[in-house]
Amino acid sequence: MGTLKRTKISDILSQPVIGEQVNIKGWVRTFRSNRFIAINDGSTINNLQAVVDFENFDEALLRRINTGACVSVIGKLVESQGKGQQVEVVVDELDVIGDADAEKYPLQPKKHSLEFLREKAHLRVRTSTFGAIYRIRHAMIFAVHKFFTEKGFYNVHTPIITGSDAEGAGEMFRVTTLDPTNPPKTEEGEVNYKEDFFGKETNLTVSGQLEVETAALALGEVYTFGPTFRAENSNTSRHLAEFWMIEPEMAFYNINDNMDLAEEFVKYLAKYALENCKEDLDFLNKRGIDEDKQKPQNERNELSLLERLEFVANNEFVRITYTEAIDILKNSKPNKKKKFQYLIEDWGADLQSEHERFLVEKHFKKPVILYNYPKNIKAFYMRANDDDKTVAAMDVLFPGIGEIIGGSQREERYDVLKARVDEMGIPEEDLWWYLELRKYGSAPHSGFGLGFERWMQFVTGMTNIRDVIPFPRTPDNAEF
RNA sequence: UCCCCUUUAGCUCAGUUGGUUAGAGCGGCUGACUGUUAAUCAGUAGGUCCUUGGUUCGAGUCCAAGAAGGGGAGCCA
Repeated sequence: MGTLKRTKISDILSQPVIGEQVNIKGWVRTFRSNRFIAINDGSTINNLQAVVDFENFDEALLRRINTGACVSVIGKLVESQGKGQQVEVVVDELDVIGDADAEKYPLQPKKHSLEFLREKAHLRVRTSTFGAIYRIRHAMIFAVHKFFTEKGFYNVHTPIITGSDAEGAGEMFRVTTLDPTNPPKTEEGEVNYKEDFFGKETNLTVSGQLEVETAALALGEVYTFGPTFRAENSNTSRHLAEFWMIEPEMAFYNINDNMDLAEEFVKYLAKYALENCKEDLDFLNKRGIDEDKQKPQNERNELSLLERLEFVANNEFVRITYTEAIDILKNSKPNKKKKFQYLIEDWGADLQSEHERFLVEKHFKKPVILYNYPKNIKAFYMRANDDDKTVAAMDVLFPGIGEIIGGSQREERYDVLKARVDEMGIPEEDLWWYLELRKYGSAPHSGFGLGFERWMQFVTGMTNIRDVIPFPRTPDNAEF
């Protein structure tokens, strides 16, 4: 093997130097006609074709060029005589770095079902679809930090292990070092968490919001971007037990400023993807169109993936209050014809998926921000409006995904928040520090949470959230 | 957690009213092929029909329970 330094395929394809001697290393996608090796190294969705003259190579070596094998080739970059690619490498040296037994390697040069690939999560990243998803995921992570950095926000790491049970966003995973078969007991016979690692009950976080509020009331504009855990027994295409959430929190923002930021943020991400992930998005766009062709007319997307991204990047979101939404829904055809499973009758009802979908997908046909919800269906920390019936909450609803962002202006008035905490029976000893923020130099502030994987669903067009995170954690599944 | 659907070769699927030896395409293997693009052509191997129990002379097919996967709902991001 020569000593030539390895070049990434993306570099070769973006600035090809015809006649140059190159070394590429990657994984074999197919070996056609005993002559053409399609190699992918993950740097781009595109393969580089290596051309071998089989008379110059040992037959035993060529037999090891199987789909999935890792190879290194050295050769001259030339213009391709074939139609499918601009350039290719005429191979002088060929090495198999890692064999892949063709009889056992599960990925074949053909379309596999997403369900099958989920069971092969350690290998699915070697497919075009998942390679594209991983690369876009990285681009979106970067764009999140870029957006907030450009706006002067500070990233804050909030704790993953939390001692507060009051976040109120769902069931939590317990964190303990106690022996589950023989835990220490109190005199009353209950598990004695005073003897646990932290000297109290602890859980994995369900939200960094409460902690990040402390930073907002000092640094001004901050955000968290971290793992989040929900022990809900949710079995849907848009829920994970472990997911990543982006939670900006801003001092001196009211609910309108908050909605402005949320809209600007997702538009920025959509634009960033369109500008920086073109090849991967083109592939997923085509994939989506092919998928749609398999579906009945009424289940097809009206817009392609790229059109949906363009649409979000370039169109104003609709903003209506909960009350206005109820009026629209009450007078809607499906409500009058009793097509909704849950009919809208009175103000105050929580909106169901079917209602959100109607507003987003049928009535407005664009992203919708609903705000000013009834206070009794929302969390304790949301700021009470003057009408005494609603709170300054807002949800951003997206077609096909539903709620992608949930946020609110926070209650900054100590007395009002204290009364609300008491009213809802939340143990104050867990929240003393959160209440103290309102005692000392309190300020109006707002924030929201964006489910990163839900956003990834929108950007990639993947309909199951388990396909936009490398190793999904869901009820009854923590493989890998 | 609830409702619905699915489970047959490595993968994607077909399998008639319950009937004798369970099929196809792709993939694998063997061979051919020096401009292929999920290469192509010829040949070939490959099955706990998800599991358990039941009905029946006879079950891939019917019934019951369970498991796994998918879709929808709730909860939410």
